[in-house]
Parts: sequence; structure tokens; C-alpha cells
Amino acid sequence: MDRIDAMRAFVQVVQEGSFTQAANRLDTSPQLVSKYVSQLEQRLGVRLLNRTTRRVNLTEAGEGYYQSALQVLADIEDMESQLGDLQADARGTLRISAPVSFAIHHMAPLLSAFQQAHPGVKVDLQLNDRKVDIVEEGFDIALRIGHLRSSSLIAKRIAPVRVVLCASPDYLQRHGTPEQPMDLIDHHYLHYSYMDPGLGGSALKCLQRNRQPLSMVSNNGDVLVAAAMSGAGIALQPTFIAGAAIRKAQLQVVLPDYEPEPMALYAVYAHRQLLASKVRSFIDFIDGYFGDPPYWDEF
Amino acid sequence: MDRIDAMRAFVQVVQEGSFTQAANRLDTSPQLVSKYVSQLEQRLGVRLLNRTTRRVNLTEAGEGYYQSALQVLADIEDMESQLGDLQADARGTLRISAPVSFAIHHMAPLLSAFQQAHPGVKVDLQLNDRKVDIVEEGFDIALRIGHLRSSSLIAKRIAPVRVVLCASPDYLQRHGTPEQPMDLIDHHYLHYSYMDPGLGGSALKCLQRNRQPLSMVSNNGDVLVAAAMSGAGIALQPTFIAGAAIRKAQLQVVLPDYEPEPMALYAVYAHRQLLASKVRSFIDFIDGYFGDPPYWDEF
DNA sequence: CTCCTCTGTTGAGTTATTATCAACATACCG
DNA sequence: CGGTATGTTGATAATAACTCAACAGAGGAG
Repeated sequence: MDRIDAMRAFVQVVQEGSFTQAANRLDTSPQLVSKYVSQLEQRLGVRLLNRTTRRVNLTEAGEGYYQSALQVLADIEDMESQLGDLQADARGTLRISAPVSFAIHHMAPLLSAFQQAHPGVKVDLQLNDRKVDIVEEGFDIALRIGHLRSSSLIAKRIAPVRVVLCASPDYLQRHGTPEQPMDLIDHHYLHYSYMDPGLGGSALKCLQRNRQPLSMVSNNGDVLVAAAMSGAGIALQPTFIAGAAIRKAQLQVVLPDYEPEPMALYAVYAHRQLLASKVRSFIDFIDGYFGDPPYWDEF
Repeated sequence: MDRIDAMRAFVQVVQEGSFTQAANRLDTSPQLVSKYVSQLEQRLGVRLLNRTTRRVNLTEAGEGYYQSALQVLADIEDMESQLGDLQADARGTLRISAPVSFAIHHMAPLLSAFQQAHPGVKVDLQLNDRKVDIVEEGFDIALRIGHLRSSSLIAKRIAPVRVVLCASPDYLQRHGTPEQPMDLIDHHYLHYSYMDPGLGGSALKCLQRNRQPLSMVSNNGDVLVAAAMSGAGIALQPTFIAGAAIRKAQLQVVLPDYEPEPMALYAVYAHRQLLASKVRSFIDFIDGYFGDPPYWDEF
């Protein structure tokens, strides 16, 4: 017996003044209503209703219980409908973690459009290049770049992330344009701290054996791309950072034939079922938003 | 699944931060707690908890639900403990219906003693010689005199009610003391309106064939007994009214060998099970209170 | 890094509970 | 004084509950 249903049955009987009518209202049988009330009384150890075959009267205990039960049922109703609304309308705050550079370049228009489509959702965007613990830190979604290792989390592939070697035209003019991976060994390498060491490609291997003492390290791709644009060396960076400069010929792709396997941008979230609709909406929204290939790859 | 138990399980998990500990607290198995929460989520259509094997975190929906659920559970707790107290301490208002004359003569000390024993119980004593509808009019107990016809009500026999013919000594001196029932025909009969016509006894039969035009009728026994004491005639009245006067020799029993079958005083109430303890207490209290034979019969 | 333990979850099988049907008892109504 | 409507009660079939065992992940220790 569900005690809430039993309470509801009792309240309905009081309001209708009859077991049978209460049963009709609740779409069940009078027998059930009778049993529900009986069991409720049994459980509480008090008689709630004095029943004649013709009329139903509240006992003193029943009177008190009725008042409280009304309140409790209304509270439960509120509670559940609140959740329902939250579910239906996509409301609440959506906490997103995203890679710093990617977010800076490409999240603003997306978020703006998303919020226009779902005015009830507030977005809390945290920029972070380390791997956040999505449940521990209370994120609904984390955007991540890389090859995802399996885990209990769900990862939805949002867009490919091409990584290219690039340098400014004047740098290449001064130091020569590499024709073979081996040629990179003597170049200035602008090194990204978090670069996945497992990332394949013979070009990268050569870069890692780089002999130049003047190479630069940063944990921020924008800095490295900016450095490359001002002729500091060759950077291995995703196209979502370097793409614009390449299109404007401020940077030039080096060794395009040796481009590493593309990685991808993933939206990572905790569960596949019973997803809050704010999360579901965002996933649906970002999926395909950047195009395929993404607009930043058009150069 | 009982939704209240499910809510309790969920709340406990939130408070303990662990399914296993919550299960211990609730004296059940972790599997059950897990299922309860799952089914709650299923039912609500929202994920309430993000669970790692090591830690449990509330979702936004879960946060809201937790707050509301706490409130609801507290309300239910209150509600039930209120009933429990009512049950344990015998509190509330006890509505009693009683026969007018009986109550006037014998209820005052009883009620006073009862209230001393159960200070939480207020008594609402309604005097009424008609047969009240106990459930319709909201009485907890009705005291009634007579032979009870069967019904859905419970009737507990409290005391025998002897009915005697009596008259004042001076009346008998003036009109003669009847020796046989037939002698009553020519006497002044003080007639009680509600006297059960089915009441046996040859004496009564003779009274009903009474030929005296001066006989008197009332629906109140006290009036009739008072009339008899002042020599107005012979009254057929219960000993709980006439007993005191008989003991003081202000009245004299007539035809004691033809006394009708004794009736009884019954306490009538609606149910045998799940009786409010104020009712139970009163029944226990009044049972045997008047003695056997009752004190008013000692003359 | 690897093993080990702890935790939450899942699936199968047994046990209890539930819902439904029919029958019954009782109060009101003409 | 039947007839109808109402609440209740038992018996049976269906359903859900609970328990046991096994599994999968996540931390922590060595």
C-alpha cells in the first residue's frame, strides 16, 4: 500500500462523503478505497471515519488527520509539479565547464543563441583546461578535447578538432619552410603544456626532439598562436584557435600532409537516462551547431 | 513501493552521503535503498542524485526535492505523532449522550472522577431521552436504557436497571395497598411517556388498562417520582430515580413480587476495534463504577 | 602501477502484497 | 416490507517486494 495513495483516498472520501464516489473520482474500485482507509486506520491505530452504509462521518482523530493530510498532499503536489515544470520548460542553472581558448573563441554566440531559445536557463560557464570532476564539482556538462577514455560518464562527440602546425609567413621566410618532419628539429617550437603526449603523428615526434633552446612553453594556446603570428616559431595548435589567422594568411600551415589524427570536442555529462531537460536541451543545441566540418576549419 | 518510505530513503541518503549508511540507519539493505531512489527518480522523471561509487551529489532537481521532502516528512511525522499522543494519553473531547434523569442523579460524581483520572479529556454531556443517532450526531458514546436491539453498534452492559412500582405511604394509606396486579386498575397511575411498551410483567399490563382519569403523564421520571412522593399515585420508575426516596421511606414499593424483568443501562458506541482511547478509557471507567448491584438499589 | 576493498547496481528466484471478483450485510426509500 | 445502493469481507490470480549473489567502478595502499 502506498501511504500517499491511501491518504489521497481518505481525503477524497471525506470530500465526497462516500466511498463509492471517491472511488469514481480516483478511478479505482470502492473495495480498494475501503481497504486503503482500513489499512491507514490500522497503521495509525485510530479510527478515522465512522461509516454507516449511507453516510460517512469523521471522528475527532479523522478531523485532525484530514486537515494535516490535505496540507501534506498539497505540498507533495507542489513539489512534484515544480519538478515537472523544471523538466518540461528546461529551467534552472546549467553549469558548464569548457576549455579556456575554445570557449573564448566559440562559445559566446552559441550561449547567446541557446539562452534565447531557452530563456529559463541560466548558464554558469567555468573555463578550465584541467579535467574537472564533473559530479564532484557539480557540473552538468563539461566540454573536453581529446580522445576520451572510457568511464561511467557519457561523452557525446560535438565536433572534430584538427590540430595543425603553423607559423607566420615571415618566420618561414627567415627560417625556411620545413618539407619533411625531420626538418622541424631545428625550428623554434611553441609548446603547449597540456598537449596530449600520446597524440600520434611523426611531425610531433620530431618536435619533441626539438633542439632549439629558444622554444616557448605555455598552457594557453592563444598566447602561442599570437607568438607564432609575431614570428616566434612554429606552433601545434587546434584550428579553432589558429583558423582565423590562417584564413587571413597571418599564419601558414606547415607540413599539411603530416597533420596528426584529428581529435574531437566532446560534451561530457553524467547520465544518459533521466537527464534534466536543461542538459538535454543544451546537448541537442550544441550538437551540429559548429557545422561539419566546423566553420573554423574553412581556410 | 511506498512513496513515503522512498522519500525517507532519499532524504537519508542525502543526509548520510551514502546509500550503505542510509540503509543501516533505516535498517534495510543498500539494494533496497538504491531501488527506492531509482524508482523515485523514475516516477518523477528526474535524476535526483549523481552517484559515484564513492560519493553522492545532489542534482539541482534533487536539491529542491530534498528541501521539500524534508518538510513533507516532518509534517507527516507531526501528524502521526499527534494521533499517537491522542491515542496514548486519552485526549480530546468526549461527546456523551445520556438519559436525562439518570444523568442528573448519577453522572456527576462519575464524570468528576473520570476527569480527574484523565485530565486531557473534555466531556460534552448531552442529556436526551430520545434515541440519538450516534454517528450522525457525532457522539462517541450514548448511554441508553432498555433491551438493545441488534445493530452495527456495540452495546456494553453497564448496570442493571430495576423498575419498581412505588407510591407514598400516605397515598397507600388513603387508597389501599394493592395486593394483586388487578388491584392496580383502580389506582392513579403516573405514566412515563417513553416506557417501553414491550416491557413484560403482569403488573404493567394492568396499569395500562388503568381506568382512572386522574392519572398523570410525563416524559420525565423525576417529575413522576416527585408526584408519587407527594401522594399523587403509583409510579413505575427505575430504582436509580426512586431508590433514594424508598430508602428514606418516602416511597414504598408496591407489589415487589411482580417486579418486571430488569432492564439494563448500556454504553453504546460505534466500533469495537480502533477505538479512540478516550472512548476506551471511559468505557473501562464506567464499567463496574456503580457496583453490582448498583448502590441505588440498596434499600 | 597494480591489487584490494568498498560502494552502488543489477538480475534471478522466492515470498508477500495487491487488485479484482463475487458474495454478503446493512441502511435508507418508497 | 422488499428493493436498491453502499460499505465490507474472503478467495484467487497477478503483481510487486525483498533477498541473495554477482558485477562494475572508484579510491587507496603498498
